[in-house]
Amino acid sequence: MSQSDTVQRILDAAEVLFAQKGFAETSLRAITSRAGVNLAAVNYHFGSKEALIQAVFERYLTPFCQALDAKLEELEGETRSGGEVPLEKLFTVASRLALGSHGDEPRRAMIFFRLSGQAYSQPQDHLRAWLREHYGPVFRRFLALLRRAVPDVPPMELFWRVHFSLGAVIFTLS
Amino acid sequence: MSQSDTVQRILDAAEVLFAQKGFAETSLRAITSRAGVNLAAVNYHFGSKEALIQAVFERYLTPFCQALDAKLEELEGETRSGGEVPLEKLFTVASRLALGSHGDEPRRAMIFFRLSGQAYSQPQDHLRAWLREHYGPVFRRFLALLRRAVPDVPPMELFWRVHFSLGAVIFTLS
DNA sequence: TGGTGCCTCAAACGCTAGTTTAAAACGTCT
DNA sequence: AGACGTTTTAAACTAGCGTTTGAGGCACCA
Repeated sequence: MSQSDTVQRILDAAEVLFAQKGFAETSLRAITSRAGVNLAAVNYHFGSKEALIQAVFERYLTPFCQALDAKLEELEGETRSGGEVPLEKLFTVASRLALGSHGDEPRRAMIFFRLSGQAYSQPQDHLRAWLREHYGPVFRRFLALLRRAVPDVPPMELFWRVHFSLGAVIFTLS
Repeated sequence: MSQSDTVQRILDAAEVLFAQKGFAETSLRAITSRAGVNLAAVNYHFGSKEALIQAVFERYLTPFCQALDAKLEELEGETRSGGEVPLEKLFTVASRLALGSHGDEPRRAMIFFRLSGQAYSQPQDHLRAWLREHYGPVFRRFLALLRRAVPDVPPMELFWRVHFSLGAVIFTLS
């Protein structure tokens, strides 16, 4: 059994269980038991439970954000020459990347949306800070493009609209 | 200090803390410390932590559902004579009762919405079963009236619309 | 073959959780 | 005043948590 095998199996098990029952309610023993690995493997490979939570998000978010960033770069280039920012294209790109940028079925995406819901309802402050630090720039870049796409909508209202829509999606998948 | 005083203070503290941090992450010691009562008081007055969670919901939901049931009874009476079911009235009644049926400020309602979000994202199965058992009938009664109010919308789509709207509200208040 | 580095394993650690216990305090009746 | 049911209290108990430990296994190179 290679090293990455154990790591991947822990991540797979943790992803599902965290999404199902939340972070605090999921014990490392439940995760390692489901993954078929030893209890100490988590602390050996990840260091702590907090680090495991971050790693679960990282495995999903890093490829997604890299792909999104590249696409946004591309769109911004077209914008500078053309001058127009297509709104619908923004959402098409984002949702397609979110659903299928992992070569995986969209089932992973659903699990991850539930995870996001957990992260939202349970204020794990270490996780929030870590997410903002690592993925904040891409998020702000997307928001800036969005703001330019609908310049007639006040920023505040735009924020609330996005918030409501995201909330409905995440809540529904939970 | 009368008995009900201790009980109420525990309920007040639990309500806030549960809404802030979730059920599993809130310890009885945190609750009793905030309420200024002894740790054992929870198990003495409520029996267990699960029962305390139910009691928190009960204190809010019972007056609300009784008032809602009475209003629905009244509306159904008008309907039988007139024949028409006003849709907007349904929502006005429900939201007004939810926000102010406790003689309290709407702050309580906001706390309770956050509580509902916690109950949704953290599948405490005992709580879900208990909620359905105790407050299911009123909820179904409301849904039946709603269905008759918009007979042209298929029941499935109606369900999803309500689901999305509720989700957006609860998510936003969390 | 012997040694070296990475990984696994069972066991234990310290800590915090919910719950229980038995004694003390309180209020209320006769 | 004294007895009784109710409530409060401090302390203990058991269980489960995340984490650490040290011995052991396994592949690889000299």
